[in-house]
Amino acid sequence: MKRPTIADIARRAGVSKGAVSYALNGQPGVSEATRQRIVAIAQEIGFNPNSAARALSGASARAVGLTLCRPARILGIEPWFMGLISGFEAELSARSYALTLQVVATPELEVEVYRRWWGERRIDGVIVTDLRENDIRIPVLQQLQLPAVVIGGPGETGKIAQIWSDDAGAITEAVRYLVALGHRRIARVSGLPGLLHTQARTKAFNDTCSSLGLEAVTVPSDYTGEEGSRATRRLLIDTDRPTAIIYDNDVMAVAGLAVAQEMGLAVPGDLSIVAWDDSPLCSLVHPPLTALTRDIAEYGAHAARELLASIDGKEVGNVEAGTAHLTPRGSTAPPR
Amino acid sequence: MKRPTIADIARRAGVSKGAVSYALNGQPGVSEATRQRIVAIAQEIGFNPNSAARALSGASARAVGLTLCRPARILGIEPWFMGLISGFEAELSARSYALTLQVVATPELEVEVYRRWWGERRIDGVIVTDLRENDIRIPVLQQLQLPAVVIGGPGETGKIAQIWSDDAGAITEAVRYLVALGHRRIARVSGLPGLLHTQARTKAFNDTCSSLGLEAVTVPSDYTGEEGSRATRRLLIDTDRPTAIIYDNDVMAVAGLAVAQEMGLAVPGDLSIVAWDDSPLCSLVHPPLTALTRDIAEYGAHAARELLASIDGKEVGNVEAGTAHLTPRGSTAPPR
DNA sequence: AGAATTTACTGAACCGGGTAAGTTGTGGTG
DNA sequence: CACCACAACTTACCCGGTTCAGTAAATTCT
Repeated sequence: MKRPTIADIARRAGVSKGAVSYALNGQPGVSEATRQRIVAIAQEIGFNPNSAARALSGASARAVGLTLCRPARILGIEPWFMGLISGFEAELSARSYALTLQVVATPELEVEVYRRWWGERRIDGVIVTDLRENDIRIPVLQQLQLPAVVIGGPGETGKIAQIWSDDAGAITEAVRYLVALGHRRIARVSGLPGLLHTQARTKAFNDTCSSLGLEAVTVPSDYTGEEGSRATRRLLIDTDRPTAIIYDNDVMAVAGLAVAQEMGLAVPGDLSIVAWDDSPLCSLVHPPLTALTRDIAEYGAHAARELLASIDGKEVGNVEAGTAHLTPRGSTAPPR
Repeated sequence: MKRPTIADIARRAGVSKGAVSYALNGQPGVSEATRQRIVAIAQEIGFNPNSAARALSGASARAVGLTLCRPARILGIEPWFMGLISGFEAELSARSYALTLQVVATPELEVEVYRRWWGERRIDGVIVTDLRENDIRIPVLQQLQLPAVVIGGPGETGKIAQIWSDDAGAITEAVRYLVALGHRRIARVSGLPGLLHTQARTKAFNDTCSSLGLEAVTVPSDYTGEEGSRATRRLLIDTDRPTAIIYDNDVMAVAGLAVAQEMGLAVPGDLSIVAWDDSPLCSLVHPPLTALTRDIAEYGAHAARELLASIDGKEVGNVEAGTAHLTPRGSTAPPR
């Protein structure tokens, strides 16, 4: 079961290896007739260039890397990452780049993986998610000169490309909407406080609330359902409990809905709920959740495009993707 | 920013390339003193062997492939695949194998990807999910002699390793449990009917019901929330509606719960719900769902181990992983 | 002590593509 | 007709590891 090489094609076509290489890569140096003959033979015997050999002589491994740094139990139900991966894939497979994945436990291990992948020339670039304050990954990427695109800013990344969405605008829209409905006590259950986009959201939430003369209560959480439930309970046992809660992801919002139901509170009558990121999960539950919708797959595709441009040596700066917009559903209404 | 090679190490250590290779790979042929000197230098300059060069001369690409063939919108919220991926990773990264991922639209494209990956020597083996009747992927894998492990049987795969769980036993347990609670009209919303494990479950469900003198109603669905809702509505508008429904995955079960609530039926009072696969999703909703629990990550790790054994040339047969067991929660009770 | 074996290396071929440099052969031009 | 330009190749080396055959020195055996 020997897999065919260009030498096999060359022998059958009666030309040299070099000619075959030129022919298959669309390089000048062979006549059109010869090129077609060679291409036909390659087709016929099912030739695929050995990616290792290619990577060894050329430069590109035609693969990009993605590390997922969240506990395994949350990875499973967070629609976010899979949506992102689908988006990457759409762009990468169109340019026949492979996606190499690794699940890691800590940012330190993530850095190790980047070093190894780059050292092994396994990948041409990486997609970095969950940008943090003073993120330890950024200096390493700069030192290695490893092409990268960072999702989850904006933050300080030097020359490394970034892509982010205008979370501030979205959260302002959500707060204004709730206020228009008549809510005055609006709380928020946030994602991991160490992440930069969480901080951006918190700042925007605080600013919007104070400009409207409202108190801004944010309970930090970690995107998991358990923590989302806990945070919701803490908010709802308060005598002066909020009439609306904005959650930083859909999983926590669903968990919050269950807590409200368990406590005998009607949604949306006693409590309005807004989820950030509108996965099918939001429409699955009853009542369906009002959500801040954005096209996650398109976000991922955008990031992949930027990364490929950066790998091609093009200058890429900071790009803002589309803003999330409010999709009102059954979980929001004027407070009783 | 040139990445170091064994030639760099050889020069600094004053030995030949070959000696460095022996030293770093633990091969005999160098003295212990020299080996330690070489390893120290490699450490110091941060050497990583170029995986392309290694793959070119050796044989192994030290990577395995996984294709995901489900529509993007369902991939996002199905905890199943991410759980599986976490499991693979645990095993693969321990043996420093990379995981290469591709999202595809159809089994035909899946086959194309296998051919290309194998032709390019990008991977050493693949993990095949969602085994179907007369699966077109099996003959291709056999023809290519591409090491593989198949998840989702049992089915006819010749010499290709398989791993499956005893779905029949689990579904029997669920039906018996519901009958013991007093249910007599039990329905089931299944996954894609083309998949072999769906058929195995359907058969077991039918057998168990008929042995207990019950009518077995299975509505085929496709694992998505939308279809799960539709199937549930179809079942619940019946005058002789079931008092319990078993769903083939958690996403459809959650959707079914929402439909029941929307129709004013109390869960579990008017309708009991059992989900297959116990992701955190099941505990998130209210009431929390009774589920057929199995350790998906362990299932994935098991599959990865089998695949690596098969890549190492060991004979692997059909392996049965642990049976799912019933985890009773708030969504099941005696019918009113 | 001399032969046989073992140890610790070196040198070179090899994997399968990419590509710069060299070699034909053809046609056009002055 | 000599000369040049250019197309259409071939040749040969490169990438960075692995591995096998060969060699000199050290050790063991008789």
